[in-house]
Amino acid sequence: MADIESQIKILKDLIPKFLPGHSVDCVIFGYEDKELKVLLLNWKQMDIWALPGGFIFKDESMDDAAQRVLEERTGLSSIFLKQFHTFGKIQRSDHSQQEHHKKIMALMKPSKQDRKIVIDWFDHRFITTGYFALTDIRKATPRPDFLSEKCEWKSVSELPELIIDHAEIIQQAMHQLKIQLNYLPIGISLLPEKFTMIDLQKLYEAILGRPLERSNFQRKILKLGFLDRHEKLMSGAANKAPYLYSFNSTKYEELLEEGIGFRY
Amino acid sequence: MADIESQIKILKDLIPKFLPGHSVDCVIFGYEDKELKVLLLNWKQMDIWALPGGFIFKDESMDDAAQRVLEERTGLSSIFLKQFHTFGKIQRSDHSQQEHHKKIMALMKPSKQDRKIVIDWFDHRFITTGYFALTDIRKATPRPDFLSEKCEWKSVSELPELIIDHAEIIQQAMHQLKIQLNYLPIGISLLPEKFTMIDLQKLYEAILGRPLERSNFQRKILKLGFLDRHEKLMSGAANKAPYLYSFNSTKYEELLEEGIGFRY
DNA sequence: TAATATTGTGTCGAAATGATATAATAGATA
DNA sequence: TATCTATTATATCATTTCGACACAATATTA
Repeated sequence: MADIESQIKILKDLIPKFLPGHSVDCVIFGYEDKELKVLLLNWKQMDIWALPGGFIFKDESMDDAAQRVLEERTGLSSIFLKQFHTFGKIQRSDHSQQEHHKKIMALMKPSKQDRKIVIDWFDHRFITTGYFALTDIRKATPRPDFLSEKCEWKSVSELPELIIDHAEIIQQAMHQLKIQLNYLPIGISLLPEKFTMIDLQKLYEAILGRPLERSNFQRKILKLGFLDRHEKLMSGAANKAPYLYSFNSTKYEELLEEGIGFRY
Repeated sequence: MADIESQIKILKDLIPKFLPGHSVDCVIFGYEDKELKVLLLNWKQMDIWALPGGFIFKDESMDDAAQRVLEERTGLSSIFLKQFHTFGKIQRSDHSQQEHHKKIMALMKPSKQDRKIVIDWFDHRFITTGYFALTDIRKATPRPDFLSEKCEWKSVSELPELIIDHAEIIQQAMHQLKIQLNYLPIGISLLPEKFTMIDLQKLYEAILGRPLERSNFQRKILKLGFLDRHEKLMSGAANKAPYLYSFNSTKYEELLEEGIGFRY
C-alpha cells in the first residue's frame, strides 16, 4: 500500500464521479475446512471489520460496481454474484465509524479542502445494496483496499465486531443463501470443479446449519440430475474410493426455469 | 387536482428534502374477476402508464417511503409490502419520458428557476427499489398523484405501454410473487377476510399461471394448517354450499419460520 | 487373507402425491 | 314430496417420495 497521502487525493478526485448516497456491499462466501466463510476487511488502526464495498460511478451500472468490488478484492470475475437486499434505514452509521473517520483523517493529514470533501462524503447517509457472491476459496486471492490493512476469510460462526449494520447484512445474506438453496442448486459454486458427494453434503450442512442423512442426500441430489459423475478419487485412505462429480450447467439452466420448490 | 402551478412550487420546495438519485416504485397487486391486477398511473397528456412511485425524504427510511407511496395511492396502510429488487442499470430513462417532461413543463409554466430545478431533478439518473404489495382490491381506493390523470387497476395479462423499465419491474415482481408463493402462503393477502376454497384456488392459479387439481389443492392447503374454517356460504345456487375460510396469522408466523420448500 | 473405514445402493414402512371415485347437499324441477 | 343437477367435501388407490437403516462393495492396512 504505497503513499497514503496520494491515495486520499485520488479519493477526493473520485468522489465527484460517484453517484451520491448509494453504495454496494459484497458478502463474499467461501468454503474451507467444512466451514462457511466470509471475506472481511480490517480497517487501519481499528479493531473493527467491514464488508468489502464501494461506490457506483455515474457511468456504471450498480451490478457492474458490485462486480468491480468483487474483482478488486478477490481477483475473481464471472462468478456467482447476485443482489439480495437493499438497506435503507436512516441510522446507517455509528459512533465507531465516526471514530474511524477521525483516525483516518489524522493518519492522512490531508489539506483542509480535501479533508472536508472526504469527511462530508463518508458522513452522508448511504443506502446500500447487498450482493452475495459464492467463490471457490482456493481460487481467490484476498487483497485489502487502501482503507484497510487486512483482508481475510472469517468463519460465519465466529464473526468479529463489524461496523454499522454489516452484521445484519451478513445475516440477511445467509438467510437468502439458505432460501435460494431451497429452490436452486446454488451452493455448487463454492466447491472446486470436481468434488465428492461427501464434500457437497458437508457444504450443504454448513449452509443449512443442520446434519443431513448421507444416503438420502445422495439419492436426492443425484435425482435432481445436475451432477456428472467422473472417475474415482484415490485418496490413499484405507476405504472404498468415492466418485468425483462435477456440475452440469446445462441441467442447471433447466432447473432454473422450473425451480425445485413446493408444488401446490 | 387543484392548481397545477402551486403543485410545481410545492415540488420545487420538496426536492431539496429528498435523497438524490434514489426512488421507490410499488407494484401493487390486486385480485378481481379471477385476474391478477396491478395499480397503474396514467400520466397527464400522455398515453403512457407508470408504476406508483416516489422519492425518499432525507429523514425517512426507504421502507417508510414505500409505505407512504402505497398509502397515498390506495389509502391502505399496514398491508403486505416487501422490497424485491433494486434496479440500477444506467439507462433508466427513455425518450418518451423526456417527451413527457417537456409536456409537463409546458403545462406547468413554471418560472425559469423552478423549471430548471424540476427538470434537473427528473433528468438525473435514479436507482429505484421495487416493492411489491398485496391488497384486497375492494378495500383500496385508487388516487392519482399530481402528475397523473388516472389511477387504475390493469390486468397483468394485458398491460398497457409503460415508461422506462416499468414493464420489467412488473415482470420481476410477478416472478418473485410466484417464488415466494412456493415457500410462503403469501397470496392470502389478496382476498377478502373470508373466502371459499375455490376462491383461493383460482387466485393461486392466477399467480402461478397454471390450473391446479381441485381436491388435491384443498387437501394440501388444509394440511398446511393456516386456514380456519367457518360457516358455509349460502350463495343461493342449486348445489352444495362451500365453507368459508379465513387466514390464521398465528399459524402463518410459524410457517414463516420453517418455510414449506424443498428439503434436502 | 482378514480387518477396517467409508462409499454406493437396496430395502422397508410411512407419508405424500396425482388421478379418480364417491358421498353430501342447496336449491331447481316435476 | 321425490327427483334431478351442479358443486363441494372427502375417500380411495396406485405410484412416488421420504427417512431410517441395512448391506454390499472396495481401497488400503495389518
